[in-house]
Amino acid sequence: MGASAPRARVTARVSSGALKWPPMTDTASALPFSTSRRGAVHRWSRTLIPTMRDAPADAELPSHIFLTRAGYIRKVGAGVYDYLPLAKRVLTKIETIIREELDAAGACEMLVPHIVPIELYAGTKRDIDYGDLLMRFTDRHGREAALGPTHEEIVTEMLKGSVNSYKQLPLNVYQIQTKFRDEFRPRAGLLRGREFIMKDAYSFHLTLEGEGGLNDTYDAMYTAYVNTFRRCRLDFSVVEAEAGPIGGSASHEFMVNCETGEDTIMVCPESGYAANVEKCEIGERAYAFDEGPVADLKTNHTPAMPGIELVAEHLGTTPDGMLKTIVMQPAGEVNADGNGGPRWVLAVVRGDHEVNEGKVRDAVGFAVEMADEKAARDAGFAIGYVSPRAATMIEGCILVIDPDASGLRADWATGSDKADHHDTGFNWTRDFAGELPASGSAGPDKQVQTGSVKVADIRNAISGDPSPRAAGSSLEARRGIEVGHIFKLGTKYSDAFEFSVLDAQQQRQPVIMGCYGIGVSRTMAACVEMSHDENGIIWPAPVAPYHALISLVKPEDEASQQACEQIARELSERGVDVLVDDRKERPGVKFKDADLIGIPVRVTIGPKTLEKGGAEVKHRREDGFGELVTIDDVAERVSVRLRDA
RNA sequence: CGGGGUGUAGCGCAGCUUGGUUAGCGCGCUUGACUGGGGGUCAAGAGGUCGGGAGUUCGAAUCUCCCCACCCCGACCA
Repeated sequence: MGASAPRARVTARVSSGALKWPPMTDTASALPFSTSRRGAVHRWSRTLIPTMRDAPADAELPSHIFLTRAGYIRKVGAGVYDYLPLAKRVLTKIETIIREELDAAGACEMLVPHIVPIELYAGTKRDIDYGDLLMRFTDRHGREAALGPTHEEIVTEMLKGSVNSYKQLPLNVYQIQTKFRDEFRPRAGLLRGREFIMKDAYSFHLTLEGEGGLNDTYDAMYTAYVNTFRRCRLDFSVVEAEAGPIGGSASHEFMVNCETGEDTIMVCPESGYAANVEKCEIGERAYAFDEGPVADLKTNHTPAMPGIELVAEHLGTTPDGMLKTIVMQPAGEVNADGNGGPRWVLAVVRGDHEVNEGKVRDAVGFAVEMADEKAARDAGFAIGYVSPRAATMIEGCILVIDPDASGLRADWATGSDKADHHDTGFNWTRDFAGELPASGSAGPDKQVQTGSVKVADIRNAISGDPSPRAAGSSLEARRGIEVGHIFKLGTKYSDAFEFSVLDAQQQRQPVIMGCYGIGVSRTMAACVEMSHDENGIIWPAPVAPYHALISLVKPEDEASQQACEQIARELSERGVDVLVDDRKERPGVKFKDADLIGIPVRVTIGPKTLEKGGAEVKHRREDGFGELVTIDDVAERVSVRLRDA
């Protein structure tokens, strides 16, 4: 603002009543910086908190319902929300915690554009990997671009232009900004939006190990994340995870332990091992192929039955009595068609289990993907009705069997390798023409092979599976909300962008990268999921929009105003953020709203409390009136209550 | 992307089957009065392109067609 600009009025005149606002201390300092943080003091009547008695019909989860009802967020479109003043304050607090922890871990903040020219994806093919999830647009000149879902490309490109010596490494940069993903199905309010606030960090290294290596920074970031989520008072688990479409080698997810979460994680209560379902290993399981037949092989007509449930019912069995045979093929460039390599991979699991592509890849030693349906049909597979026998009838097949789908059961129901038919009474020993391995057991690091038949762990873990880390212990499934994810990326992006530096021996070395994300808006929602009751939100103090709420039962009462002003000033000086409910509403309305918006400590001032000698102080979790405290002692009392909030 | 569903006031809904006064109800909002510690009472008000377009009809929120938006389940997914 220029010197000639009219001076803004600091104190707006209050329409009635004589509250001076904001309460000024005599140190209205001229310093351009603050020596100690003074808490904000805001009036409810002068901010925007549109509370609602009813939640919108589409809100189902507590975080969605309460954030909407309490006036934090408002829906603009599918998966797109306004952040109103209360929400913005929470987001800022979460961001501040993140900044403090990341800065302490040696990262530095920057900002890159939301708009990513599509050519930047040329090297990494992420425009294809991300597919429709990428929010694309074309500008007036016909140039294609995307709104960034993350910014590996643009950051790598930026660093490439400014870093060319090993002496400039390691480097760890981060930003906090809005990200975009065109979700097929946004849902659950802030938990899965198409536009969301995310902190993303990228680190660059010459080496993996040693000082300044990726592992060092990865560990520092791991610690920073633990600190961050602890400071948000979240109950969370750190789980091992697959790197996913972002590519790379190792990663951990930070999952808030919450039943309403969308993600399933597997934990071993004995060893503490935790992993997401896709990544989770399963302990050793027995398999066998020596059970003799107990029933005749019979072919049944099963037309027009989508889903294994229906087929099982029709055959008089259940999904766990069926074999599911999935036809896969070598993925991408690994496709060995034409040079004698395997052309198909048949993965066999029990009907109630799910094939895990990553595990199949590990079992056969090359990447696989679902077979192209047309090509598979042309090769002779009766897609939808395939049995393990197809492996012996069609050229170039590798058969991989999950232990639970082995001959532990003497008669299986399975496809008949012809359309609209399923067999019952299938017995591995009698009905499979190929050679089968001897009985034994297979675990995560162990697979058994005979010719082109393997037995290996190739399915997603489920609750009750043996733990891979503690013999005799079982895995348990829990739900979680993913709020953080850290990856060791390796050289995927630096290779693609030819980002390399000269090392001390004047050798050109590709830069090794890590990347680290935190869902900021999702973290806010996770806090609400974790901490609420039937009346509304209960914020943990470190992320609460205000620490204390002063409810004026009778706002026009002068004595109440004076007490409020004193308390607000003293709290502010202590660094406590204060919201004063100065609305001319009935007490019942104010208390209901107070519970809804969830400020941790409430101070109630009214003629009656003053008559009794002070104000009432209570924590959001407590019912009723709270403790009576003299006005002079309120600030201290509130501070104490906040300390353990 | 498959299946199902919904669009009527800021929010929650009724009306549509069987077309026909001025499109209703609750909450919220405005004004006034009485009230005054857990969404109070009474009175008077404001607020609507009935998602959009086309059609049928003397007449459409209502029937037909097309489009759009949104939601749920599934599949997918940091």
